[in-house]
Amino acid sequence: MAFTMPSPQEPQLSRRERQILDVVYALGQASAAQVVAHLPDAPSKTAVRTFLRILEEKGHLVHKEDGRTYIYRASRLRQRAGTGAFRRVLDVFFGGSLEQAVAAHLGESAAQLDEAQLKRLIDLIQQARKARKENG
Amino acid sequence: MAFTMPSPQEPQLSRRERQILDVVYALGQASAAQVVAHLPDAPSKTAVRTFLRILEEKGHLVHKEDGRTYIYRASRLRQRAGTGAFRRVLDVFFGGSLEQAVAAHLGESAAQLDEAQLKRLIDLIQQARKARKENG
DNA sequence: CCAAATGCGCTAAAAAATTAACCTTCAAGC
DNA sequence: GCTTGAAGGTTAATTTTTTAGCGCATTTGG
Repeated sequence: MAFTMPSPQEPQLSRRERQILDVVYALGQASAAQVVAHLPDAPSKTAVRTFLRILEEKGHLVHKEDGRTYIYRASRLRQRAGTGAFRRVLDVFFGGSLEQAVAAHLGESAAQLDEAQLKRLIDLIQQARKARKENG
Repeated sequence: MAFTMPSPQEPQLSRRERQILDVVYALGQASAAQVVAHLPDAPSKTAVRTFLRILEEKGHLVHKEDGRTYIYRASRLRQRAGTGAFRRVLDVFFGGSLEQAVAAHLGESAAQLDEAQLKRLIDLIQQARKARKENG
C-alpha cells in the first residue's frame, strides 16, 4: 500500500478553513450568514467573512453578488473534490477498499437505505461490471 | 438536509494532528520514525513524537513499547472512525447519498476494481437488501 | 567500564491561525 | 435627506499550533 498521506498539492487547509469550505460544499452555495447558521461553534460573522475571503484568495471559492451580499460557491467541481475526499477515506481507514467501506457503512444502523436505493446501487455496480468486461 | 457540520464531540484536531493520526490509522500502527517516513512534509522526529504524545493524551492513540521505541495505534476502532469519516464525506460532498458517491468513484479511472471485487460488492448489497426485507 | 547512539519528555520560542474591533459604504424607512 | 442597519474590507491583537533544542536514560560495542 504505497499511499502518500496528505496529498502534496491538495488543500492543506486549517481547521476553520476546512470547516467553512465544507459547509459551502454541503450547501452548494452560501452567504456568510448561512455559513454561520450551519456552524455549531461559529465565530463572529466578521470572522467568517474573513475566512470566506481567504478561501477565495486561495482559489477554493468564488463569489457572486446578490444585491449587497456575497454568495460563495466552490470553484472546483464539487464532485471532483468529493471523489478525492472519498478516496482518502478509503485509503486511510479501509486500506483502499471500497468494499470494506461499504460493508461498514451498510452495517451502521444510521445508514438506512431503502429498497429503491439498494436496487439502484446494485444496478450501478452491475453497469460498471458490464462496462469492464466490454472494454477489458 | 439537516446536517450538523463538524460534529461537536468529534476530534476537532489541528492540521498536523489530523495528518499524523491518519498515518497511524492507515498503517494500523506505527512508531515515530515510521510516521516520519510516511509524511511528505515531515518535521523533525522530535516534533512528531510530540504530536504522538499529544494524540495519546487526547485519547486518540495508545502505545505499547517494542524495546525502547513506542509503537502507537489508534485507540478507537479503526472501522468506527472510518464509518464516521465516510459518512462525513457523503454528507459534505454527495448530499448524504452513498449511491452518488459510489457512482463518482467508479467513474474515476484511478479506481480500477476487478471482476471479483465488483462481484463481492454486489453480493454485499444484495445481502443488505435481503436482510432489509426480512426485518422490515 | 566508558563513549556513542538512540529514544523519550519537557519546555519555550517561532509561526500560523483565529478572532473581532473599527471603518467605509449603501439602501431602506422615516 | 437623515439615520439606521447590514454588508464588506483592513488590520492588529490574541490564541493555538508547530517546531526543536536540550537533558536524561538506556542500550550497544569498543
